[in-house]
This record gives sequence, structure tokens and C-alpha cells, in this order.
Amino acid sequence: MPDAHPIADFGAAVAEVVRSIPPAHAMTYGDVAAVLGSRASRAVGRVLAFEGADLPWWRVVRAGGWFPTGHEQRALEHHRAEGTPLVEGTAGWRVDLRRARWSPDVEDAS
DNA sequence: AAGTTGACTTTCG
DNA sequence: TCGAAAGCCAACT
Repeated sequence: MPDAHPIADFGAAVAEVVRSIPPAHAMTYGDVAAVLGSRASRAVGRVLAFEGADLPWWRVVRAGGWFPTGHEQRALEHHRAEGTPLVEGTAGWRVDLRRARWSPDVEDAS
């Protein structure tokens, strides 16, 4: 698996996974953590808060498809622009994980 | 070295 | 079905 930069930190691994998410798709924090072999969903959020400046963090959502706390509006704008399947709920808009959920190990086998 | 925090998840009431 | 509590992992103090 060719990678331009050395990956040795949890944050770097999270960054790679998030970047591997194609448009119109999304993953949950738990899924990303599972890909890394851990359940550190919280640590994933922490990484996105720091590295997310250059990452499509809006493609990573909470369990159920809702956007991260405090960034719902920001993520919503991105998803509307990307064309991610959204569903309207009483609490607002959420990602339709039934269609948008995606795993990096399915198509990105390199 | 030990305790607290956090862009979370899951289970029990 | 909805709400609160405990659980987990990694980073920071």
C-alpha cells in the first residue's frame, strides 16, 4: 500500500481513512476506529478536530448519521454540495447511512 | 504515573 | 420510544 507519508500515529491513520472516503459517502466514528483496529471513536473525533482542517471531516458522522456536535450546520452545507444522500429528521438533517455508509476495505484495496 | 477530557457508542431504565 | 449512565480509547495536564 503506497503512502507518500509515513504513518505511525493514530491521527495519521485516521487522516488516511477519512481521505479515502469518496464523495457522496460517509462513515461513522466507530467505523473509522474499527478500521484502525480500535474502538477509539472519541480519539477519532479528537483527530478530526486537529487534522480535520485539511480533511473531509464532514464525511465522518456519528452513529445514526448525525453530524458532530457543534458542527452540524457546517457539515450539512458540505453534504448538500457533495450530493450525499440526506434525510430530514425532527432534530434536523442527517446522512442516510443506508446508502452513504461505505468501507475503505471494499473498493480501495490498494 | 495518575487523573481529566472529548467533533463517540452502546446498554439499561 | 426517549432519556440517562457507563464504557472505551487516545491525548493532554
